[in-house]
Amino acid sequence: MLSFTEENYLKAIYRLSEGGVKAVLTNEIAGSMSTKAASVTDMIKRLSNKNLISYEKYYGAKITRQGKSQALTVIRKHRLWETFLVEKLHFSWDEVHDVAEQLEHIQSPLLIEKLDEFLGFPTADPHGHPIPDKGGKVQSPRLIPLSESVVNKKSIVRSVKDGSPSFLQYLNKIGIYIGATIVILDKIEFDSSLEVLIDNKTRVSISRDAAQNLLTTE
Amino acid sequence: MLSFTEENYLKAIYRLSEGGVKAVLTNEIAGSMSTKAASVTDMIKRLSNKNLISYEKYYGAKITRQGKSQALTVIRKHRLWETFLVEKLHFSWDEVHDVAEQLEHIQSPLLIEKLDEFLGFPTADPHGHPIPDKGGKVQSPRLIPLSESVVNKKSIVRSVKDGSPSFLQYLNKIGIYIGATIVILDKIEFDSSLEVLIDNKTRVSISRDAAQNLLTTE
DNA sequence: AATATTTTTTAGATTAGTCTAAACTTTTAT
DNA sequence: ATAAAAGTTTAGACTAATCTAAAAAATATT
Repeated sequence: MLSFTEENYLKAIYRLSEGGVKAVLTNEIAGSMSTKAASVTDMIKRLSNKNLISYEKYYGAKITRQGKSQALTVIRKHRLWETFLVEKLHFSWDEVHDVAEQLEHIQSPLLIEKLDEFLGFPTADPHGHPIPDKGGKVQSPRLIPLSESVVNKKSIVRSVKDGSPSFLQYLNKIGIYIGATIVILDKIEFDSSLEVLIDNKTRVSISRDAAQNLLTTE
Repeated sequence: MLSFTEENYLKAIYRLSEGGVKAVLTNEIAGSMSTKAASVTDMIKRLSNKNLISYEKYYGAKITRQGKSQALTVIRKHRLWETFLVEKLHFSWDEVHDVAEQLEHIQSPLLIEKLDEFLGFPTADPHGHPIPDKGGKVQSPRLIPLSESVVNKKSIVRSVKDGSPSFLQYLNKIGIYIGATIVILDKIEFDSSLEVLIDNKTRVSISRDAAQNLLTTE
């Protein structure tokens, strides 16, 4: 069984390695977790001893099959809890993260099964991120950044790339949410900003940065 | 802010002191928490430095006003979570404790307010124990052990004194639950066991120990 | 290619929480 | 009232997780 901290490191490594594909450097982990490189070195040795990552000095950490499975379990729990917080307790989109960050470490397989059932076996969390199933399988439709869509094509917002509170609050304010329908009315060449229509009602302008952060399907 | 462990000690001390009334000895705490006396001494020094208990060598620990308030917050959280697990996730009565033991340490006042609301502001958990309100006030009706009731009087089960899983499983098996109506048909003098009728339907025999453990109102 | 810079690791210290074993109080029993 | 027993505290050691400062390795620069 993993400690709170071990789970957090594993999750960070999984994220940074883009699903376990590439190796992750010590400083990347330290940066993403607000710790120091020395602490990271200690921890990756521990995780390596438990066969959750493979580690070669000065090279970085690569997650193993076992490590990946553990990381996905934590991510599954995080996303189920976020769904619960938003759908049942009516948290707003940008309030859930810190609480889910704690809840994800509760150890009880039964609890997660029952929660999953209570929520109706959701496949995506309120940010649109897919929820891995019990076996760790992630179902992921092809997501297209809004910035890569074309004028007059209908897109449905499925997810955000960077879910920082400030971005989520901004989306809230202009009326964009997961599931919203967006049509690009015009592309402004000057600054790559977009004029869009939300849900066939509201017309707003969106910066290039924001458009790259909004992931959509057709 | 208290650590996980500090919260657990505080809760144990609150329990053992019967709500903060009497002082609690080192070994009592050690016994109830499955740790060693030396560890307890260390911890009560820490809690004493934080003014959560007052401590005199060889005398024991007495909880302070502040300590009581913190302990009640943890108990409130524990009982709200137990209620959630049973009523919403359909955990059985005897499965909830270990999970609630973890959930009670989640730090988020907003979460607890929203959970409280989601559950409809319950005043007692599934074991019948009262849930302290936000301000730490505990509302407690006078509870009478079934063993002290008389023949032919109707009693309603409100709570159990000792909620050990084996006792709860036993109650489940014979059909007793919080809210059940019980009428004593006969008191057997020989062993102080009781012949009772549950919900005007089932007739069972209950030992003296069990009857002392069942707390009721009229 | 040699040097400077950046990154990573090691060494050593710190804090929370735990333990065992020994020392010290308090209580109980003779 | 004194010795034995029980309970409590101290001393010292251990693990997990963290840090700073220094050493070592890898990368970049001239």
